[in-house]
Amino acid sequence: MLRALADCNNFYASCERALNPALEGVPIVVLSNNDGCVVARSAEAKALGVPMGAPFFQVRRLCEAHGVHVASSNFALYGDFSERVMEALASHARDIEIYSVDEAFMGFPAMPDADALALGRRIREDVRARTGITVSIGMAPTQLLCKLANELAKGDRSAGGVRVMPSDPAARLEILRGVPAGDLWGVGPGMGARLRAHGLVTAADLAEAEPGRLRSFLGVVGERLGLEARGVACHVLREDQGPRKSILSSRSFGRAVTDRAELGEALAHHAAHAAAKLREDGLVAATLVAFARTNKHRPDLPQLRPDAAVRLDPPTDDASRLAAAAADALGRLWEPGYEWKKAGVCLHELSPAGRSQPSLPGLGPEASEARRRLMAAMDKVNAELGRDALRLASTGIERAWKGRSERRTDLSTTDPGKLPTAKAVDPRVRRTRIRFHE
DNA sequence: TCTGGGGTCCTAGGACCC
DNA sequence: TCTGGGGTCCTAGGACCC
Repeated sequence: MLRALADCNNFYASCERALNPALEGVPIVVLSNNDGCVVARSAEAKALGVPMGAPFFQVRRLCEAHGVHVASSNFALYGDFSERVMEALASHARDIEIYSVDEAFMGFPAMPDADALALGRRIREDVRARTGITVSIGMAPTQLLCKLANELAKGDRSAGGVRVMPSDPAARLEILRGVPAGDLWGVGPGMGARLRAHGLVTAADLAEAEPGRLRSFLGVVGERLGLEARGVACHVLREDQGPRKSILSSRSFGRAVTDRAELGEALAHHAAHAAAKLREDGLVAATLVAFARTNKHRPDLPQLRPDAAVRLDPPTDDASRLAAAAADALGRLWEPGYEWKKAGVCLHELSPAGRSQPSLPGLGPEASEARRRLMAAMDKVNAELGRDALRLASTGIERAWKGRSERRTDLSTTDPGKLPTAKAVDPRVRRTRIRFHE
């Protein structure tokens, strides 16, 4: 089987530009939540030396000096473009696994290298024609090698955006000799250090190592890494991602929070937000974990990272119950005298919401049904008027703890009327949950 | 002054069982 | 003095991804 990885170039920046053609040729930077860090850069911004992940305040002057267009991230917009790209890719592939908002693995029957290259180029041109987004494509027998081929395609202008790993193992090994093992997909700082300690420096060293030896000091993760590097596929292309296993809602505060009531409002907000995600996916949660964090960038201040878990019996998707659980957790994690910088709620032990849910504690069947209808009404109002248009009072009125997002594109997709809608007709695309990260 | 958010998978260790 | 062994399940935490 031949595999391919299609990866959108500078995805968030490309979306901003696709929506606003005046940005053609202009360097673009997209910021994370709270306008905190650089999470995407156009080619022009990269050329100016704006580093990925840099705190914005460190590169603000550089951006101002060169007329860089700076945008707050707009995930509704990127999700919309993502669906169009995935739809275009799916029309070419027998199997597709949407890996992230801007990447998908595809599966094809085995074919000669030259045919693979031609196929990759056709797909790339088609995606560009249909969406205005440019993708790079790497093709190989395993996903690890696809990832590598994709990076090589991005780094080589003469490749035309598509790179095929030779099907001849000896030729592949030659390429792997020029790649540091630490650069491979799945090798982070920890694993990289252990590989070096065992004398495995290049990707070729990894591919040639005995799988049993890799297993002895890197576990099954390392063993699979070595096999994938030598062309043995360990990763199955998974079309359907299955139900998710946890839901997290968290955010840094716009400023330090020292007030118990304010921290409580934030936790209630995250509980309600996570509850909305549960209902969107038709799930209920059996455990809620609330947490708070002090500012890790301020070692001069006292540090604390408390969390507290609450059992939900029966499991629920009700915003009020989850907010009450978060309030319960707050009572156990609260410590006075700290400056809180971030808080959130994580839901675990998710299961499908049954058609006949049990009555809520302390409520009869009729009252429980009324609560369910209330949640449905809340979801409907917020779908039409924007998130948080209707919300729990416990999430606060002033909400002074909220962060900022001042550079949002004018064509905000929080107003659904302003954005054209993508019509995903391929059921494989519609079934897939888009994970937002680039 | 200002430093992201949301996931998955694996491992180690303890509790418990027979 | 000697005082099993093997299995499962659960949880916390680490590593890694984008």
